[in-house]
Amino acid sequence: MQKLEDFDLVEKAFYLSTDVVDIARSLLGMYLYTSILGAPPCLAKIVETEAYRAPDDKGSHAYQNKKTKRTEVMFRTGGISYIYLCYGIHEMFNVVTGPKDCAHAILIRAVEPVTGIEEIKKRRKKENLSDCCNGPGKLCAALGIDRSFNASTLYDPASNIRIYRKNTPIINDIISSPRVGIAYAGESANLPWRFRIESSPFTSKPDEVNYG
DNA sequence: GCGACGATTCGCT
DNA sequence: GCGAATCGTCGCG
Repeated sequence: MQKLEDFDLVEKAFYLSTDVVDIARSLLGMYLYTSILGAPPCLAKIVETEAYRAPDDKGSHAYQNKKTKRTEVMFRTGGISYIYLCYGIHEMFNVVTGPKDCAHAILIRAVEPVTGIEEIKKRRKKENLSDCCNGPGKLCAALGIDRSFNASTLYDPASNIRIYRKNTPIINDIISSPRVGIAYAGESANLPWRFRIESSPFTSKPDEVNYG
């Protein structure tokens, strides 16, 4: 069992870069921590991310800086969560990055459970651990993340959702490829902004996408 | 108001 | 591989 003392809370400055693609890559190997009332805390290593870069990215909810009730949190200063409901069923967890009015976000697509394993299996009703967090909707269910945690501050030790890094840096084998499920995004669809730790058995489906 | 649809998942064929 | 589930959001009238 790993102890949280072996990790450092990722500082606010990390989220403020305007290079969302670079941050998406850097998040690989960092750790998502959730402490939900009434449940054991969970820690999980981030193994897959996708960058969404408004205003020019047609895949982004904030394409052309379209600001609505839902996307408003994307325009806030980086370092907070953007959580929305997809297909009326699944919650999606994003990390908002960049300075105020820079509507960049990073979708967390897969994580590898580290602690809170039993709670994760219980929430997912799955015994096979590698099928608990290998998708953006799955990991939210597994870690107890829902829209009530939208706009949570990820660098605040008092938040229910936080991001940590290990004290000792690690080298990851990273591959990039087109993002999943954005066929509607035209020429933005093939941008290689999906990042995975190639050797991880905990990344999501599909292995490849093809938008023609 | 109303209708179309989505940064997905699961179960069945 | 395919279709259903399921509802908030958004654009249009």
